This record gives sequence, C-alpha cells and structure tokens, in this order.
Amino acid sequence: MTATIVRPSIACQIDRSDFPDPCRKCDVHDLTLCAPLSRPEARRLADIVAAVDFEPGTPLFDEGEPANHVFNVTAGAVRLYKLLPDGRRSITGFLFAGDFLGLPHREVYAYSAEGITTGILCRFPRRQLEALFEEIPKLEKRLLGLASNELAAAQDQMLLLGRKTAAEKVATFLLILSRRQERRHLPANPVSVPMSRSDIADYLGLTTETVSRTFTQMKKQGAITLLDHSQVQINDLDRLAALSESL
Amino acid sequence: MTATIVRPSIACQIDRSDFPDPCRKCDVHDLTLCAPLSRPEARRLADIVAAVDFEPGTPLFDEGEPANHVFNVTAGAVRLYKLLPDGRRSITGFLFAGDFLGLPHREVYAYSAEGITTGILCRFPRRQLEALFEEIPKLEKRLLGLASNELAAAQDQMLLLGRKTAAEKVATFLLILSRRQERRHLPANPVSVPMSRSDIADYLGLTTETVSRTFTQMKKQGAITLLDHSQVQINDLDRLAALSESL
DNA sequence: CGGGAAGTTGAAGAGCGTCAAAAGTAGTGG
DNA sequence: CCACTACTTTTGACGCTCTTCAACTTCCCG
Repeated sequence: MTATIVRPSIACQIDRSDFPDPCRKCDVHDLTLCAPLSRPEARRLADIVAAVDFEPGTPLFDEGEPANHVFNVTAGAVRLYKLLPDGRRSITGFLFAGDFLGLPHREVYAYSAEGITTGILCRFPRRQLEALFEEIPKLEKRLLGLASNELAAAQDQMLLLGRKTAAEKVATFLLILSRRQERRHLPANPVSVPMSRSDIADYLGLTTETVSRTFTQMKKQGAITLLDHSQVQINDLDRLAALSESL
Repeated sequence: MTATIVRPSIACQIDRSDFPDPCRKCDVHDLTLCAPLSRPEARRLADIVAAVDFEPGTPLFDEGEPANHVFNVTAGAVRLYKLLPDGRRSITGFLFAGDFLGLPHREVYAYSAEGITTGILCRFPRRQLEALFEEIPKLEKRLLGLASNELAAAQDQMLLLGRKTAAEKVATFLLILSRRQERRHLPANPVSVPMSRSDIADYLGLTTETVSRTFTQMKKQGAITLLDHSQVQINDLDRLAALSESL
C-alpha cells in the first residue's frame, strides 16, 4: 500500500479555483505552516502544494531517504519512528491535523513516517518551499518557531523516557493527547487514542503488556474509563496530573 | 556562584577594536552561529554580543525563566537538564565549544543550564538577535538548520533512552563524544569525559552505579582503557560500534 | 459467523535500581 | 610535602519494576 496523490481540493482545502483565499476552509489553519501568511502569500504556497491521501500503515517516507518533501498533516494521524538493526522500534512522535512534518535544510529524513489512520497531507517540495523563504521570510520565521517548540517537546519526552515510571509515562501520555485535542479545538475529555497499544509502548519505552496493565490499573482506581480500545474517558484529572509528575 | 560578565575580548574573540574581522581568532568559528556570515555581518553580531565566563556548577539560566538571551559556547562544557518535582533529573544535552544554546522565538527557557567545566559563552540578547534576522536573513536560515540538526539528534536520544540496554547506551555515548571531538578538529581517540558519572547517568537514563559497572565491564573486555576518570581510550572501535547498535 | 489480529491477564525471570561500604581522588592547610 | 577531609567512583549484595513467554479474550472485517 502506497500513498496516493489526489487532486488538491479536500486536503488543506487548497482548491486553486478558490482564488481569494485557498486555505479558507482549512479547520486547522491556525496551527499549520500557513497560519501567519497573508492571502497572496498563501496563494504562493498553494502553488507548490499537493494533497496526499494515506491509509493505516501507509509508509510516507523512510529514514535515510532523500528528504525531497516536507508536509503538513491536515487530517488523520501519523507516527514517526526509528528502528534498531534488530528490529526494536522507537516512536519519536505522533502527528495530528495541523502538525508539520519534516526538517528544513536537511538532505535526508531522520526518521520514518507511516499513517496510523486514514488521513491527508499537504505535501511541499522541500527545495521549492525553501526557495519561497527568500520571498516570504515569515515562512522561515514560522518554521523556526515550530522547530523550537518541537525541540522543547523533545526535551520533555527525554525526561519521560529516562526518568519516569510506567504509570507516570502513561498518565503523561493521556494528558498530552488531551491537551492536543484542546489545541485543535476539540473537547479535552473523551481522549481519542487512534494508535495501537504497541505504538504507545514504543513511544513510551515500554512493552504492550505493561501499557495494557497500566491502563487496567488506572481503570480499577477509577482515574479513567475505557469506552473502547481507542476512547479513554479521564475521570480524575487531578490524580492523573499528580501521577504524571508535571506536564 | 554566579556567571560573571567579562570584557568581550577572550571569548568569541569579539574584541571590537579588532575591526576587520572580530571573530577571526575563534577556533570554533565554523561550528558557531557566525559561520556563514560575512565580515560586516559578523560585526553587526559582535555589536550585540557579550562574553560570559562560567565555572563548574555555575547556573546559566533556569527552566521557566524568561528567555532573554541565547548563547554560543566558545570554550568549556555545559549541561542542559530538566527536573521532576521530586528531584529526579534528566540531562537533555551536553554542549561544547561551538554549540548554540537557546531556542529562538520562545519566551521562556525550556530547560536549565549549568557549567560543567570552566568556560566562556558568547551571549546575545534574544530580542536583538531576532531583530537582526530582518537585516541578515542568513542568520535565521542558519538557526533553522541548527534546530533541524538538534531535532534529529533528539530523535536519536529518544531511541537510546527508550530502547537501548545499559551497555548500548554507554557505548553510544562514548562514540558520540568521540565524533564530536573530531567535528571540533580534535583527535577522535582519547575521549575527554569532563562530566561526572552522575551526569552521564542522568543523560542515559541510568544510575551512576550502572554507568560505573558498565565502564568496568568494557575495560575488562579490553574495549576501552580508563586513563583517568575523565579520559577514556577507545581500544576496540568496532566492538563499541557493534555494541551501540548503530549511531 | 469465523479466522486473525489486537488486547488483556498471569507467572516467572532478568536487568537495572537501591542500599551500603570501600577505594580512589581532589582540594586545603599545616 | 604530607595529612586531613569531603566528594566521587567503584564494588558488592539484594530487591523490585518491568520484560518475557504464554495462554486466553475481545475485537474487527470479510
């Protein structure tokens, strides 16, 4: 299964016939790359974008491959990961609608990316986007800000991986997902968990069994309710926050 | 003990009387922020820089504090870390001469920073540096490139923390230090380890005891020799590389 | 409805952490 | 130069958290 390119109409709502404001209908506009751009600037971006559909498991690119594109997720969920030669996997991030994907000024991808759900990406040829920096310095500024935020998040993740217990890791994970829903203008509470237990495990530096056991334990303590395997209701936010030990 | 500001003369060699090329004498010039700048551009930077001395243990800034400055390390070593409320510490990075310190476009520091050895920083008021972006776009491009590299390194560190064994972690750590010495035009082999065992432990998500035991074991196997506590001779690079499981 | 994947639960074991003590190192002052 | 102290590092014994291996259950999609 491979990513398919579709007409740029649904995705970032980049319908080129929609002249005055091509991204107008994008419901995550204020989170994306495009947020700070004026309408004519957004049009320049729209000129180089393509929308890409993906399905669960679709590989988007692989670590080490020439980094010809960067992306903005506009719908669905994506996982980023690295592998060790013997197959051990580390998931370094989950992306949702609005998240930027790819490292500017890097010639090869530093990690692999796959779809988790069905979804859509805005795809930009990296060279062309970088060329636009000259014309629209705001773009570069925006990307530098995004990169700084990602670096801060990466530090938090290192703290989690290196120093937190299993229960603290899972509690932190649920709180992060909840917060991200809020940032995407969704309700904070029934937390949507589209990724598998083994994705969560590889993200938290645990095994699927430990993740599952920890969920069960939190459920027994009444801190959460599992509506189904991918919907978690947070009942006791304070307890969860206390467990997570900050963040 | 607090960081002291010294006349900008030794540090990045930013002696303003040294008119034509204020950073000329900087032996890590090609690694710093300043690398891509022309002489007049470098002078504009030199106008806003201050040199700051630090000692072992000197706090440079604390997590959560307003991020009024960004830095370039020009001599010595620095540790970046985050703390949990109960005191557990995660060291998110070690910086050496040439390394950039601080996140542009972020209002507060995401981590704390302390000196490990004595050393010197080039200190830039963040606002003023960001203002220079308009005038010298190359600067922003440079910072975006540096941020991308740091993000890639952060992913590697997550893989290490989440999925590697103690021996793999220590082996990787030694290889990273060795590589960094090479990038700083130093011999690859007697690896200088200026940080304490407990710094290393907090960087690798281990305890000092485990770090020490792992060193001892590698010594017994002949892979390394401990010249003293802060000088490690790598005898069997291949074995170490195999142990590290890539990177 | 049935088969395969994903998730849960249980029992046993390993790797690393914890606690404690000894050995080595560095800095200070006589 | 040596002795004294305080700290870092090393080593040892033991314990606990999380992993491993395995069986069972639930979910999902044809």
